[in-house]
Amino acid sequence: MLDPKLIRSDINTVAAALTKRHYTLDIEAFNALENQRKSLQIETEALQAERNSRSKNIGKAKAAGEDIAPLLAEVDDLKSKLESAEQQLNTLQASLDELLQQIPNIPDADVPEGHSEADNVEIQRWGEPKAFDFPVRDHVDIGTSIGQLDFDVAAKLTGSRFAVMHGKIAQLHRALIQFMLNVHTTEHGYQEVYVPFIVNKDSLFGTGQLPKFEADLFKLNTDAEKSSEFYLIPTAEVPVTNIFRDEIIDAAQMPQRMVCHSPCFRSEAGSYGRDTRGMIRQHQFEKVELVQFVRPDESDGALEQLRGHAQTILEKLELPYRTVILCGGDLGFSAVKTYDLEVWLPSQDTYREISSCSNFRDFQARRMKARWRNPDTGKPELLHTVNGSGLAVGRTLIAILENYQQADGSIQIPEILQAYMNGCERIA
RNA sequence: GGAGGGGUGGCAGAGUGGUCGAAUGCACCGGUCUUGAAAACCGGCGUGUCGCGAGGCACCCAGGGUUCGAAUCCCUGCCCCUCCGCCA
Repeated sequence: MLDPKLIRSDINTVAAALTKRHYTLDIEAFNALENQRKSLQIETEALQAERNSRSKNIGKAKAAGEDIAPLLAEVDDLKSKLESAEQQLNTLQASLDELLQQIPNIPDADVPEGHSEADNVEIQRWGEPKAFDFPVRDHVDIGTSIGQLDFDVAAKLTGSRFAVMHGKIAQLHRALIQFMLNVHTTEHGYQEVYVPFIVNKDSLFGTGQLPKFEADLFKLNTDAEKSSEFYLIPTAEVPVTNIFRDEIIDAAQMPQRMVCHSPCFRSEAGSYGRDTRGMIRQHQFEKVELVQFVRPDESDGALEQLRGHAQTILEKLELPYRTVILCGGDLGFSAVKTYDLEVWLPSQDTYREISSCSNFRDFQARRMKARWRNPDTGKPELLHTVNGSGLAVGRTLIAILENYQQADGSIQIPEILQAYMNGCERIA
């Protein structure tokens, strides 16, 4: 959520900044609601003050043994006036909040102009795609031909967009998770954390998935009598970031860096027909997520640092990749700036997203009321959140299968992973 | 699943209809004293919101209700604790 004060005081600048993501802020609607809010709030609070002081007087009179009947008569019509004012204010506040919650974050100055993925700007490239002297196969062919990847059985068990892995490929998948967690905890200063994979609405609101993106989530059929509604997490970002919802962190505890491995569940409602083959786009996948809670003046630097941490994984695995900065039109709702890391996939002859690293500044923190105590002011202030995948495990697996495929149909294991595979050098 | 007991400021813990945004203790911050520290003493010390300001308003788990007035009474939900049962 953006700062309501900023919108009130400088709505034109905010609206102009949002045009970079092709979002049109309804200035008229906002101002109309805001003006009503202001006068109604002043009126309501005046009535409340009146009620409070009269009630106090009644209390005093009663204590003094006086007759309070005349005082009660005086206060009679105040009550109904106040009730209607409060009700109007509540309704108005609710629509104002709704409007406010729908406004996306303001893109950073670094974010390039553009409408779609095609307008993202490449800023870096690492590694040289291997030249193959045999026909390149995709991960589906590679994995199924050795009987260790199975989409048909997965479809039987559940449905489309799921996978079953067997033997060495399943082990490789697990090895990747261990490897990533180890690197981030021992070399990059992250604290490992384990969290629930089912969250409530408040958590999803905090990170910005709700109310706008409910269609992308799996909602659990919970007891209709209960008011609680549960969802499967679309990313560990949700539970991990919400650890500090409604909390005030001591300055000495900053920055907080957490790494979390979790499954992710996405209904991918808007993507039918895209990447239907293989495990590029699944309803369930594993991810190692990096989350940082930092001082406001440190979030820009933290994003660069975190992106480096994710890149390190690709480099250690010797997978060629490039880094792009998302253009305004491709930027996610809550982010001010996002880098995507894209790994080389030989079968597609292109780079595909394997990590997304974003700075949210105080946008999520405001929704979550996640604060830190600024020692300079002594006051609680919103902190900044930064996160990114480090990395998406399923897609990393695909990248290894494809980039390390051999002419004989086997797959070489990247050197650094061999220790995590009991010394195994090759999958066949 | 059954039976009880609870959710109050950073923590502990009073408060059961009025002058309570909330006693007290601890912690914390500032000061006095001290060569320095500790102790003692003095002062300060929740959050949000509206307002140029004085100040107002809201918040005692959450949402409703009763009342002139609710931390306090009623209803619903959530969460925690204890005991029994079941269980990886």
